[in-house]
Amino acid sequence: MGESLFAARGYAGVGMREIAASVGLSKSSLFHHFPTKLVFYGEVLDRALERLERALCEETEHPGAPAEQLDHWIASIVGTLAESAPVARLLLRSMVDEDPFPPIEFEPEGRESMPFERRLEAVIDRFRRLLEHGIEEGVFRPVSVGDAIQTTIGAIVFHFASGDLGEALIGEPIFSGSAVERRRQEVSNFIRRGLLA
Amino acid sequence: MGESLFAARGYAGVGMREIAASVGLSKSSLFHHFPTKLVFYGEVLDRALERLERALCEETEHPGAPAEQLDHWIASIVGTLAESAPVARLLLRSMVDEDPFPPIEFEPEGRESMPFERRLEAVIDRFRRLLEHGIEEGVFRPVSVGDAIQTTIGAIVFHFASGDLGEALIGEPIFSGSAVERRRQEVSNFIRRGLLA
DNA sequence: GTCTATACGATGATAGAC
DNA sequence: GTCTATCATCGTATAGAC
Repeated sequence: MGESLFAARGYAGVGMREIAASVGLSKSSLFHHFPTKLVFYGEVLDRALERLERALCEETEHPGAPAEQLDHWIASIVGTLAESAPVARLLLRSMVDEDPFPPIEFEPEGRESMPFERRLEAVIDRFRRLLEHGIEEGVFRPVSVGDAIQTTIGAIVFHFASGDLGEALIGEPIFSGSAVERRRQEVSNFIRRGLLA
Repeated sequence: MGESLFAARGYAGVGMREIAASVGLSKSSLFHHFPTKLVFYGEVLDRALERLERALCEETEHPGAPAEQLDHWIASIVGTLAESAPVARLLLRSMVDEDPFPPIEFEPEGRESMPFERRLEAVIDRFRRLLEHGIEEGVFRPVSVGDAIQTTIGAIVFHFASGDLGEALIGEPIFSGSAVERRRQEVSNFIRRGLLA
């Protein structure tokens, strides 16, 4: 709900009217469920990130060598981003935009609503530990971990957020089965080569 | 003019009033110089991309082995993006946003106003030729060229557009001298390893 | 929960004085 | 070229009927 709209035009680019209309509701009805546009946006972001987090948990629970875990991790993210087109754009926006996150609320009830930024940090932290572990074991090069994470995020997320430009570049729809599978392989190769000692 | 504002909040997130005020003008005066907000935005994008294009031309004119050209290319882009903070965000937005480009105008006078998208295509096409040339020579792996370009763009541009998140990840300001130089090296290593046969 | 009606500031854009 | 109105429209948000 609202995902594809926010993904396409950003937070400020979509009005509550349009979002409501897109699901066959009245604007006022939307405000009955969400007190504020910012809160609503935060919930949309959170739901998208939650899917990614869940996929990551399933895939990375069973431990293994860092290089294999890395591959599982990449496959899991690529798979999740490929599942629904708006997610990558939404995620990229949330990382590039200046601020528009709802402030930490007072947890009106015992909601499990982890704020969006904390959720993102958690995902990234798990990846950081994977890299550090691999470097300690000597299987990964002693790269700058922060930079490696940035490179990985950029390489994976940007592609699925690049819309027409990306489609023009690779010569077929980004979300077609063949393009997704090739992307998984290419990214996996690239990052493994970049990291392995 | 308007670069940092658009970079921070996107096309729809900034009003002409605010832009005008930020340069000590009245909104109406802005509309005297630019017929439409979309045209103005296009001009802002174009100027940013023009700087990147110019830097790229200087750096890549003198030919050499593909691997060295690649390094020059990366250094040139990293240097340009590091020069002014808004550029990377602006560029990333232009690639992620849905549409907001001014339509091809009738070239009211003999202006050199290459439309933004064409300029971007030109830059990317030069990179594509570099990769294809390297693959033909056997110095690069036979990667999917489109995917390699996507990976490179994502790795380079996203980092300098990631603001607070990136700063938290690498533990120092993104645009500090040391962070920029390290980034250049890390990206260079990563991509060279990913591409070299 | 959903709606209509309304409030009111901000938006992009225009007209016209200087 | 710059300004001060002014315009219609859209923005978020609220009140209250059903």
